Amino acid sequence: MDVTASSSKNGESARDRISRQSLHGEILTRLRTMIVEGDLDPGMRINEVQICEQFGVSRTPLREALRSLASEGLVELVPSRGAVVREFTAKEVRDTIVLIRTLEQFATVNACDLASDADIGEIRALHDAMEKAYEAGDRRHYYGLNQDIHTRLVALADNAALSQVHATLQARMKRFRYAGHAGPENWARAMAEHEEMIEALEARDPDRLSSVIGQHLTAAWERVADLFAETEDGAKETH
Amino acid sequence: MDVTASSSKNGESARDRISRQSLHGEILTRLRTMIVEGDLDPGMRINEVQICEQFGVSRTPLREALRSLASEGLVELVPSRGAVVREFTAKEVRDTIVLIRTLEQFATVNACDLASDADIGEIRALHDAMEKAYEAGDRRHYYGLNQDIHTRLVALADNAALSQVHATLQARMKRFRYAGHAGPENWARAMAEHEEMIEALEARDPDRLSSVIGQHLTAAWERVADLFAETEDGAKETH
DNA sequence: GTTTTGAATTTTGTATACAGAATATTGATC
DNA sequence: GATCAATATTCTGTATACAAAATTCAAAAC
Repeated sequence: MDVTASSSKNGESARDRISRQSLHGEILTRLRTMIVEGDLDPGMRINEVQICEQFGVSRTPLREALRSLASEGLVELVPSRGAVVREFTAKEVRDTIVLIRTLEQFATVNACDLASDADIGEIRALHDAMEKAYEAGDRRHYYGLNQDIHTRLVALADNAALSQVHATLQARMKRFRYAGHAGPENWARAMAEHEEMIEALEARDPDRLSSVIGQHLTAAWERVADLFAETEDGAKETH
Repeated sequence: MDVTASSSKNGESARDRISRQSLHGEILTRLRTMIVEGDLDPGMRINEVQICEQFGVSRTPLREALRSLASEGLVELVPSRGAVVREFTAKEVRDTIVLIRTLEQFATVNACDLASDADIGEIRALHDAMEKAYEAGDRRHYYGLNQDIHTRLVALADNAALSQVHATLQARMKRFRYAGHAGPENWARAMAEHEEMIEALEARDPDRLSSVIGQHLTAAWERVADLFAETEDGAKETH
């Protein structure tokens, strides 16, 4: 989501100047990452002063960031009780993934039409890098590239509102989908689906691409659904 | 979007207690309305102290509300220059309406499946009320009911993420779509399209409903596109 | 032993204060 | 008269202060 980083080697200060967000923006990015990557557990109350000390800032910009996160659907604001890391029910996760599926399928129509060969080449490069990460067993790197590919695919549709909504929903689901590639066979299947995706894109076949994405995200939900079932069992276990 | 108001006559204080949001929430609602209804012109800088005095609050909750509005895409935050009422290009409006169309068409599938007769009856009642408003020439009332109908239709799909995204996008477009019913013939056409929509819903025919919604929102864009063309001419005129 | 009540503590919600950046204004120079 | 520079003012960004609500903890009542 952050596209400010450039590849310039020197000019450190100049680049910093440009990318230097307001404190509020900086906190927003960091908190979002913490929630989305699972550093903060769902249902956990966010203690403002604690986070403030951790970040070395005052409560004002932190609270502003929390409001933004609430609008993004990553935290819930309970009156007089502050911010709570949002919990998602299985249904909410399913509904959100289905919505993401719809958005990506919508994107395919324009994407196949508008994408330049260079655009597709870049996505193919990401895909090949992802395959390498897969073979190396580097899940974190794999998953980062995986999200990038979906984001880039949607970006090809050249619809800013679509991209923004997609990014927000994808952030909400990041935690789950990461866990959704848990078992080796799940991971292998997801990889195979991606291979098909990239081929359909290279063929500029929107119907096929849409169909593959449909399968990919339906399967994604199934993988996550297993996870929810397991979690419930686990919860019972700990009683 | 605000569903807290009830129709109780007495018990004023109790109801107020319940619906009493935080200042931040109150300001957010009021500012959103002001932007969405066109009281604040796009491109206009929002002077914090001025709004604070107008609302009788301090800058802290106002700034929190502005952050939320930025996440909703209604204002833009320019570093060191504060909040600006967001301007939309013709392309952004078109892309957003097309996205809304996609979301509503997606909703129809589950809506026709899940909706109870009572649900559909309620929407029919809204539609009839809207027709009365149309015949009475009450554009504001008509338009409020119009939005309600679309919101309720999407709600029938029983997908919270979908409803939230749809509401956000609809809010962004409210100003334009209101203006989009300008001429009598535009208004009549929009009304006719809605009549077809409600019939397709009552027939629980998702394909027909989807098709009608597609036409309705494509036409909506065309009406708004005319508006953009006019505005451009008008801008030239005033030079 | 459990429940309840009430003070002590923590935490949130809002207002205010202050520093730095942006904008407006005034005066000087060409 | 126009343009530029320097100062004054305004406005934003952040920190801090204070009040009210919630939570905790302990003691008392059952």
